[in-house]
Amino acid sequence: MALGGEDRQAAARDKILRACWELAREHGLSGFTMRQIAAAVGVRAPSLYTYFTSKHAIYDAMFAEGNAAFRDAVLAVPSSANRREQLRAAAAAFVRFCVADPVRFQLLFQRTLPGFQPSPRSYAPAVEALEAMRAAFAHVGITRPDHLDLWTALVTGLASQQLANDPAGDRWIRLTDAAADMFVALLDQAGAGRTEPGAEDL
Amino acid sequence: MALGGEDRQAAARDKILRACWELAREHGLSGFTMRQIAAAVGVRAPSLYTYFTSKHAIYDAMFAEGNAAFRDAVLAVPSSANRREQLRAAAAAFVRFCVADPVRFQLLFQRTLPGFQPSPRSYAPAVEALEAMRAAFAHVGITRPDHLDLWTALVTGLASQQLANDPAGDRWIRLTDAAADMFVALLDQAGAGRTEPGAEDL
DNA sequence: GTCTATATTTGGATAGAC
DNA sequence: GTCTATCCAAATATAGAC
Repeated sequence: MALGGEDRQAAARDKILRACWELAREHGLSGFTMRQIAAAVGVRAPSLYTYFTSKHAIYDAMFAEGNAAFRDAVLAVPSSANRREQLRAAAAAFVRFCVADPVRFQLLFQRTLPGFQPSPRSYAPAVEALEAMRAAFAHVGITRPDHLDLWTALVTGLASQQLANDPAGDRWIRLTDAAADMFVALLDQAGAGRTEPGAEDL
Repeated sequence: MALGGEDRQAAARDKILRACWELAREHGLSGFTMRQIAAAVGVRAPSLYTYFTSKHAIYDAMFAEGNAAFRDAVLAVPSSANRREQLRAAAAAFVRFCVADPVRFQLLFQRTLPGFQPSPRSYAPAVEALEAMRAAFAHVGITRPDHLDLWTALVTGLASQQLANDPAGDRWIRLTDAAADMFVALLDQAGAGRTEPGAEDL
């Protein structure tokens, strides 16, 4: 194998994936074809099979890439000792991440791609992202799993409604602070400060 | 035209639509074909075009039907003078409606069907449903549009997370009461009772 | 109103030359 | 590794007989 052969492979795979994201944004997550991908990168369709064994494998790689970006976005949220500030920043970052790329949101969080199941390999970044969220929440004293679940429902709901019903506007985006504050109020009421919560009702 | 000709047409259309819902639940919203529909109702594919001009027209009819069911579900929520009880019931009814038919949820609220745009005719029931929600909220003193938007984000988020991440369980379903209570707390804090709210921040 | 037959297009994927 | 050529299957939709 020539020097840099693996790098060339990786670069080609990357070029293909970037073309796929662009095509997906233009034609929908399931609205682009192997021939279109090939045309976008300047080869013929069969050549793609040198780099990906199937179209499913391409979706799988996109899923991994999207989740890695999500994990990075979670890690990039500035950490604050103030719970309200921290959650406002987290909510804003999450909604921004989702709205920035609706197709990515659909692939990562809505799972509406018919028949698609990510491989364990591609699911790993998603686990890392969730762990990062868990750690950030623990940092401001939120440790109950059901609280985290309620949070993810709240912020994915904001993003989903924004994208589905006001894709060009900010009708739900501008509710992120209010949503975070509402959530904080629940915590303050349930937890009575910052003590470790017990088994009381959510 | 023979007596009952229109009834026969309507009955045939209805039979086709019921087959479509069943196929969609089995194979996904975009995972069934005209031939499969035809086989399910006992005719050949071309015969379907007597009742629907295209597959898009079928989706359009499904969209209208789903929204009519949603409107009816909203109207069926028992009315309570107690705000908290009312919202708990509304949240539970909404999530139940969504989880009962994931494909319907996807068609009505997620809008991920590539290229699908409902006709004005089919959109009408959706407007009626939203108006019913607005009226129910007004009944317990909630009149601000942004409050209604936050509510829809909250409950669609619960349904979406439930379907995407725990389709066989109840991990988010069991958070509906807590979500409703959290929302009520926001109202009680923002509105200071039941007086007509002004322009204060959400 | 339903059928057979088929037009037309398109999809993912493979064979084998170079 | 890339290509041409093609397989094979399937899709929506239409034409025209009955």
